[in-house]
Amino acid sequence: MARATVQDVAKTAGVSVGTVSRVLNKSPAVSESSKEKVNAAIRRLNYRPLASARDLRRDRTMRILALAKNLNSPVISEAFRGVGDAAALSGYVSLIAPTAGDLEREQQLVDMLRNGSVDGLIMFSPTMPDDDVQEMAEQLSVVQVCEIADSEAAFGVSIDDRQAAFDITRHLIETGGRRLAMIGNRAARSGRLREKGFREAADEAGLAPEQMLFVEGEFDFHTGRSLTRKLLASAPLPDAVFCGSDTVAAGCVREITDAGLRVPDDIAVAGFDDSVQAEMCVPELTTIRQPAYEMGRLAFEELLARMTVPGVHRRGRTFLPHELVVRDSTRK
Amino acid sequence: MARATVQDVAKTAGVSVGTVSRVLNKSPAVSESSKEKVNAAIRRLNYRPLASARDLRRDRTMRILALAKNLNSPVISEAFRGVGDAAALSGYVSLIAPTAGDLEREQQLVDMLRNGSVDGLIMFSPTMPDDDVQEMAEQLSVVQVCEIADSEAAFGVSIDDRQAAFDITRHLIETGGRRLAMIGNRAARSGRLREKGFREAADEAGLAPEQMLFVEGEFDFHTGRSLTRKLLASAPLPDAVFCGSDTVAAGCVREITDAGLRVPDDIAVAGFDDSVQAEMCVPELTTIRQPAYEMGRLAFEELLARMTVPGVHRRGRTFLPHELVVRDSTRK
DNA sequence: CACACTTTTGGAATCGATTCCAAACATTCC
DNA sequence: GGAATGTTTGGAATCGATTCCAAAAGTGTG
Repeated sequence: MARATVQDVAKTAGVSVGTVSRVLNKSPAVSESSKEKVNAAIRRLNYRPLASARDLRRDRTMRILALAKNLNSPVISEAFRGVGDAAALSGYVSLIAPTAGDLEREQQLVDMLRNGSVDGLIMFSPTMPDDDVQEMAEQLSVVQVCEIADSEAAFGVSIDDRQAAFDITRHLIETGGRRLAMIGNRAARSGRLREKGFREAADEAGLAPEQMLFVEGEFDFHTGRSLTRKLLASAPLPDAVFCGSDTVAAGCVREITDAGLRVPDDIAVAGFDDSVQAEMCVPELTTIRQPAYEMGRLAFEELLARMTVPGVHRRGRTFLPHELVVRDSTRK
Repeated sequence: MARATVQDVAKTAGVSVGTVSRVLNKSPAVSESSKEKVNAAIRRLNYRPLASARDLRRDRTMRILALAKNLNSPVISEAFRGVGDAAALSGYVSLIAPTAGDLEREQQLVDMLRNGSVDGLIMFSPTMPDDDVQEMAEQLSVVQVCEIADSEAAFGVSIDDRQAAFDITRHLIETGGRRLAMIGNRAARSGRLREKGFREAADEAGLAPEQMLFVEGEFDFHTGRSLTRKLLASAPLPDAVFCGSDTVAAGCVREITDAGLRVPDDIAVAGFDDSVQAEMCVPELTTIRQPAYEMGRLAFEELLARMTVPGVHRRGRTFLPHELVVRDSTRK
């Protein structure tokens, strides 16, 4: 049994295709009686308008796509929830796809915007170079969230990563940190900004730059452990470590503990993101909370403006406030 | 500047639309010279075929959609990676959307299959009733993964949850567990199966059913803690707890430790999934490893068969082998 | 009952890419 | 040279829903 079309419905209901379409689109110019006939026919044939035909004619899909390196990150999945809720309110369906940091796959997904498979794009963690993102965002309906290039022209929604790193580093110093270390990730935009904030805070406190340790790698648990092992091999030992994510911080705490040292008494540790890992860790982690859901919501609003008012290419970034969450991993 | 169409490309290249289309689809019946002219025109106009027009004519989209309650679960995100890799090999783009356990949202997403927005659907954790899933899967290109109804007719790819729970419970008994408890989740299909395996193993070992504790709730860290608090209020205390997920198990271990008891000496704890949390936990968790990536790959293969050979509605489930991973949380 | 007006309807044109058919063109071989 | 064959091309028809225009049906008024 092949798919039913408007034509079939029209024939069964004894009206014209125009009338069927008007019923489908809730046009007011339809009499009660034909509305009923059409609805009956639709039910009888189990009819569903074909998306591609409708999209072609309407020149929009009411779908948006979000891209992220991976979907595991609690900040991203929470932000995407915000995107989804906001999108639903405006009648949009939101989908997401992981790029796995693969440029080719990312391109293929971005092509879905270019070829009209979706109306808009939200980028959480682009793999392509900053300039490409920037250029794309200038001519297409694209909004960046979380990971945004450190440039004047860049735009999107995020917290102020530099300031957040500055704040938490200062907290480490205020609680007695003198020999600071950071586990970062220069491959990520936000990672570079966090390193910047970290160095600025240390600088402001008059700590000697050559005394500071910095190691980097991916933001996962095992990386956190192995990079911490490196830190523990240096002498004198650091007394406070700022990690670029809670997961890394959990690895860091674990490695320190396994080495027979105590957190925070011997070494204080701070994370980033306030994910559930921060609470699972023993001791619980001091970290930075991002208003992820709200970031997602705002990102969709921005995207909606770009999609519906063509040519609206509002410049500028929206910074949302972060929050320093102090827990036992830095409380001596 | 409006979007360029095949017509525009044809005009610019000085050929017919037929030829342009043939170049786009790499038909061999095109001369070198027109191929070059067309490609030059495409570049000059920055032309991209419109997806909706193509999809309409071809009657397929080369896109599939996966649905899950949430994207955070490590098993789901790993399985989806398998889906994505397999899909890419066959030229399909795979997208995913969270339903948040909301029936209406799930319906809306399932409609994307019904209205031809995508060619196939992969369901990780359906919210709709089993019968609806079953009916849908019988007439549409749908494959279930991970969470599959416990019925003869059900089909899809997963591990044998009942057997896995049986195995890990027997391990708890073999390592000295006599007063068993389980933290489960009857709302999930796999949760019900795991409870079944748990009870069967206890039964086989001759443990008195009225001695066994069972509490249930969502599979998250805080639920794990509060449900464990309930268990610790009972007397005599359980000496082994099987948790339906690693995250819950982490909460369980934490609560036990905070109460001044030791894991595994006083109470052994086992998890499920072998997610990164199992290794983050102290002590590290005994758990069940699922071949999630492979499950995703196979699920796509199955879906592909359903999509391309219409009417192929292969019954039956594919069970993949699980693995008991023993770590310190049960090693006395 | 004729007129002006509004409401409702039918149906052709449209969106943009693909595909089929017939025609044009090129090549080979006797 | 011309028949026979193969290669390449143009262009109309097609996919299915929407929308516009003109026509038909309905309503109210004097």
